[in-house]
Formats: sequence, structure tokens, C-alpha cells
Amino acid sequence: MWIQVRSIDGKKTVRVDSLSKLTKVEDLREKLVEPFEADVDCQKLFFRGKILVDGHSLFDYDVGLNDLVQIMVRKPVIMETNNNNTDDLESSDKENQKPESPVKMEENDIEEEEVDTEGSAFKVGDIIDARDISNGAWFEAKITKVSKDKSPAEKDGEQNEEENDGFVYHVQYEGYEETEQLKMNNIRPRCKNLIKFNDLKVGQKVVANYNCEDPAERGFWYDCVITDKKENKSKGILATVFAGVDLTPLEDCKILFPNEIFTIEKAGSQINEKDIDLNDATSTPTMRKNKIDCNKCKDNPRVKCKECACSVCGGKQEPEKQILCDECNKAYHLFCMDPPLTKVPEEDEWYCSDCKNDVTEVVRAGERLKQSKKKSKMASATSKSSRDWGKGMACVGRTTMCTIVPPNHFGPIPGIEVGMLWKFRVQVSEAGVHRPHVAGIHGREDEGAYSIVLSGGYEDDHDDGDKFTYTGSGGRDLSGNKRTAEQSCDQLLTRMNKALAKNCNAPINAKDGAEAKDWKGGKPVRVVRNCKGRKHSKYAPEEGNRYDGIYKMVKYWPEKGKSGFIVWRYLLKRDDENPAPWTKEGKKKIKSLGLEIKYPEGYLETLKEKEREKEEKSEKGKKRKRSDVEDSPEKSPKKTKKVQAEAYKLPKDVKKFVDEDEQNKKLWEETFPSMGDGKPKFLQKVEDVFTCICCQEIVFKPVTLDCSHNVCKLCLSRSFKAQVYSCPACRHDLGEKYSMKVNENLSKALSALYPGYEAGRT
DNA sequence: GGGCCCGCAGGG
DNA sequence: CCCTGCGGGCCC
Repeated sequence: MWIQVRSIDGKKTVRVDSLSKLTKVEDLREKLVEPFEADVDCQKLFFRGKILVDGHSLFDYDVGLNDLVQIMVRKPVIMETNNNNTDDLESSDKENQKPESPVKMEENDIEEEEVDTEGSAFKVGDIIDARDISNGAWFEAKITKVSKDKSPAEKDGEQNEEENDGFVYHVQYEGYEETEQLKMNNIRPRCKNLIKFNDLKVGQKVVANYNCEDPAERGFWYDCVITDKKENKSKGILATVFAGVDLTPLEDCKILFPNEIFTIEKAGSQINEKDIDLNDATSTPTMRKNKIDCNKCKDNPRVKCKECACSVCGGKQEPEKQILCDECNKAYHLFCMDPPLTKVPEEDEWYCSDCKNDVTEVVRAGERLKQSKKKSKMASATSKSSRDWGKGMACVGRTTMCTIVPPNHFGPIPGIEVGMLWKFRVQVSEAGVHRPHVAGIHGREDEGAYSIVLSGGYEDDHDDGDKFTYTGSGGRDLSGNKRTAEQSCDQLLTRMNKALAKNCNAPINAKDGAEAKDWKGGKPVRVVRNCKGRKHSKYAPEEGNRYDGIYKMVKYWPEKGKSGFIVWRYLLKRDDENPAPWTKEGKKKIKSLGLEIKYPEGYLETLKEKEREKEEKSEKGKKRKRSDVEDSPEKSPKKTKKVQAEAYKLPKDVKKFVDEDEQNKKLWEETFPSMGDGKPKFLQKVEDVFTCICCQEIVFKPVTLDCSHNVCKLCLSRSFKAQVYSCPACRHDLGEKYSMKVNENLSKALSALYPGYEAGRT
């Protein structure tokens, strides 16, 4: 199977092939190193909000076919390992240095190194403000470690010296465990001096609170320059706020809290934590009030809140005695738990009782919580077989579904041509031609059969192309989780057998069968021939599954099959205006339409890769020379001679509607170039262009809006019922009184191009 | 090249 | 929910 992997910023999406449900997270990582240029240790992978942890499989996380996994690439830790070139310097450093006060090291730090901090602007323990370089705001932090800046010096040396002192500072934000590495220009002494409103001056550079996303709310702390001051009772301050990655100046920002404006402290004026006198309030570092974190209690310390405080009692007291669940992130007072805990658990990860699984199950961050009932019943969960079923097409699911007609649609599928060919049954299902994955008959007992597949699975069948006999299903012993087996008892005219019999234009007869009076009056069956039928029928395709058109039933009857058991047999006869694929005419049509076998996306590539792997293996054994392999003709990639389709021309009646559809002139013109690629490609293009933004299907009873978007009349009505009176695509205002006029030209053109697509859409 | 046996889709 | 089933890869 394959999945999609997208970077967290959404800028890059890569399809990863050759995966299996049993693929381990660490093996997936290997495949991501190259496309995302990220070492396995720098990858953080997410699926449905969960972190993927090594040692588990994609199956464990319910990652399925074509699912989207997100990747976050962490910057590699700045390496501080010794480099040979600087060996002298390093060793002398070590000798000359007194050990620093112990610093809490990060896990990633492999080697502790002592650094000469002589000349560094900040020292360990300094109480500072640090700038979050992602948004430009200042946050309270302290220095936990100082190290030499090993990154290559910038060319612009002067500026470099001014902004940087050659050290890298490890800062820890107040209230957070992790540390971050910053240079001097993003660090400065902690703000401590409030400016009285009367002392504020236009032109002054200060630190103030501002919310870039929602200026009416409390936000973060940014550098600002005051640009205006209104001294009336409303105490207005306007400022230019420097925010964002590039510290973009935002002009005329209204500062909501003019009584909370700080001066920017002079370099070198910072306090160190060891100098703090707990008895002297003036020496303790200030904490500024940031953006509201909790929307429920608005961060009011006096309000009990089960969202942001203890989720049992809502109390905010004793935060040091609250622990956070590593799964749901809720807080719990140690003493509010049942049973209460006496101390913070020693394990790295802790889960609340809602999130914790049975002790027997492994519980780690990112793992799914409970095994679903279905999964626990699946063979893979119960059997000990180690065989990996996830790698091929035998057990894949659909990635798309045909929606152009309902599943119980009789007759041709709009856009599907006689002679179309798919490699696998799952694709035939996706196309909507024959939906079941394995079963040969698709139908409903009380309606009839919509489609069948001829696959040579029953020895009694005959096939003359225009006429064939078909055998019903059942009467086989499928115990042992099989899908097919020898005939071992009589078939009954029930289920799919009954459904198929319903297509016969005669009253149903479960005893003797029946013959149609007027066979063409029966219900149409789409017929697909599979290459396996080639054993007995020369009309079967050489490869894959081919749509051969519409057949109808002449008669059906019970019969003793070669197996000795009663089977139901059906005689079907072709009734399709399109020439059959095996006729001269049919072949000509296939060629002119440019039809060729369709493989699942990426299938050929995976196949090639597998072949290469196999080749590598056998190469080792046989020690074949490389040149031999390259020269051997059968190893060269399969010839993919592009079939040139005959350009499609709109039938006269359709052309008339298209030409008269002035409102969609531009959209139609967009589709015209595709005509050169033949009818199927053109129809696909038209489908794409005229898809309703609401229901994601071809617009039905289309209303063309002034903004030139097309929407189904029903979808638009639904929107109006919800009192939304605008274009669903672009929000162009339509007004409550908008009259929804169906674009008849477009409607008729689409009906002509996709005959029957309206069926089932009311 | 035959047999094993899996997930998936669909009807009832 | 249950049951069924003219696929399909891989092991032997």
C-alpha cells in the first residue's frame, strides 16, 4: 500500500509506496529521509493528532491506504562535538576553565562541554526576555547554558559583531521544560519597569501587549514605537508594533493596555537568579500577562475551571501538585485522583484513568487507545501467521468511489466506454462498473443485478462473446476464511442468484427458472470480462478486466453442474449499441478513443522497484556482472508506447448547447484542449470543471451565478435554507431574494455527455 | 503452478 | 450486526 506524507507547513506532499500495514514507524522514517531531507532522528510524525512512535506499525495507528501522515522536521541539534581542527582550542579551554555551576542538560546533549564564557553578554541563571523568532514576541525566560557559536561567521562581519557576541545561549521559557538556542540579538534583560501613562512619549520605544490576530484581545509582548497619545479619559495609545518573523512594522496599532507598557532594559542590567532575594519584592522578576490561554475562564485566577486547571475540582491552587496526562493533556491534582497519589509519578509518561489502557496493553504516547472490536476479530489479530498481507493488491481498499451514479444504477456508467480496461478488480469497483471487491454478481434481491464479472471460475460456463452462460454463486464451502472453493452443495435461488434472475423479463420462478418473452425488455447488466476467463473463452482480455457493455437475460434455469450439484445457470445476450471489443469495429473504436489498460497509480513503479530488489538478491547469488543486467532486453522498462487517441469532436446537438452556454464560455474553453486527448480524457476534464463545490459531483440542475461559479440548484437551496445567501465557492453575495435559474444549456450539455447522471439525484 | 487465506465491500 | 464472495500475492 501507499500513504501520503506532508510537511507540517503543507508545502510538500510525497507519496510513499511499497508500504504495508505491518511496516514499522522506523522503516517509514527511512523512506522519508531523502524526500524531506531529514535525518530519522529529526523527524516527528503525526497521524490523526497522534505521534508515531518507533516500534509500532502503521496498523497499530490505523494508518490506511492513501492516508495522510504529517511530518515535522526538527532542526538538527547544533553539534558541540569536538572537531579535529579546533582541538587545540578545545583542550586549552578545558584546562583553563573552572567547572560551571551544574546545568540541567538536555537529553540530546551527548557530551558535556565546558565553555569559557568570558566575554559573553549573558551568564547561566540570568533572568531575561527571549524573542520567539517565529512571531517576534518576547517571553520571560532564563539562561540555562552558554556555549560557543560554531556556526560559520556571516560575511557581514561588522553587523555580526554588533548583534552577536559569538555565543549561543540556551534559554528556558518560564513554565516550559524544553530549552531553545538563541543568539544575543534575541535576548535581553527581563522587563521590569512599567511606564506611567503620563510619562509615555510619542516616538518612545517600548514593550507593549498586542494581539496581531485579534487586536481587541490580549496578545503577546512586542517591541513598539509609540506614534500617538490621546490624553482624554479614554487614554488612547497608538503604536507601530514590530511583529512576525521579519519584525514587520504594523502601523497604527491600538494598544489595549496603556497601563501595562514597559521600558526596554539596557544591556547588562539583567538580574541573575542567584541574586534574587526572596524577601525583597523588587528583586523578583516580573511576569507579564500574556494572551488568554483558556477561553472558558478567561484566565481569571479566581474562577474554578476544569478546562485549564484540575479537571476534577477545577481548582487552580497548588499547580506544582497538578500533573498533566500525556494523552489528553488534562490536569489533575495529585490529591483529586482516585486513588490519590502522594507524589508525582516517576515515569516519563503518565496517563489519566480515562486514557490509560489495560495494564496488559502497551501504553505509550501516540499509541491508539483501544483496539476496535472489529480489529480484534480480524484474522491478523488472532492468527499467529507472520505473513504480511498488506503489500499487494489482494487486500487493498478503494481510494476513490464512483459517485456519478448511485450504487444501484442499472445500465452504462456515464463516462465509461465499452472496451475500457483495468488491471485489478478494485479499480473496476472504483470506476463504479462492478462494485463488489470479490463477488461476481452485484445486485439486490428485490431489484436485480447491476453487473457481473466473467472470470472463468465455474467450469460449466460457455462464452460466445455475444452470448454466454453464467453460473450463480453459493454452494461452496468457504470455511477456513476462503473466498472460493469447489462446489460442495446445491445452489439456491436466493441472494445474488435471485437478484440476477430478476433481470429476466419474466416472473421469478425459483423452482424451474424462466425464459424471457421479450429478452430485450429485461433489466440491463454491465458485463466485465476478466483475463482469467481466457482458459475457456477467447473473448476474455489478455490482461486485467474489460468492460464489454450491456447484456440482457434470455433465460435462467437450475441444472446439475459438472460438480454433481445443482447450480443456477443464466443465458445472457449482448444488447449494446457500441461494438463489442473483439470485433473489427470495436477494436477500431478502442483505438480511436485511445483506451489502454489502467494500472493503479504508482503500481508500475512499485513493480519495477520490486523487480530491482529481486534482481539485487539474485545478483548477489549469481554474481552477475552489472553490464549483463543493463544489456538484457527484458529488463529494460516496459515499453509504454503512448496510444494516440483520436481527437474528440462534440456531437452537433451537444455543441449547440455548449455554444449557447454564454455564461460558461470561459469554462468550456478551458475544456477544449482536452479534446485532443480523446473522449475519455475530455469527459474527465469536463467533470473536473463542472464539479459542484458543495456536493463534489457533476453539477445537477446547475445554477450559474454572477461570479461565474456553477452550483446544483439543490445545494444552493440548502445553503439559503441555512440563511447563507452567497456563492458557496467565493462568498459572492447573492441576496436573499436571488432567483435560482437553472442554466438549461449547461444542464442539457452535461446530460448529453454523461447520459443518466441525473438518475438518483432528485 | 497450485493452494492458502488475508482485508475489503456489499447486501440483508 | 452478520454473512458472503469468479481477488490476488506469496509460499511451497
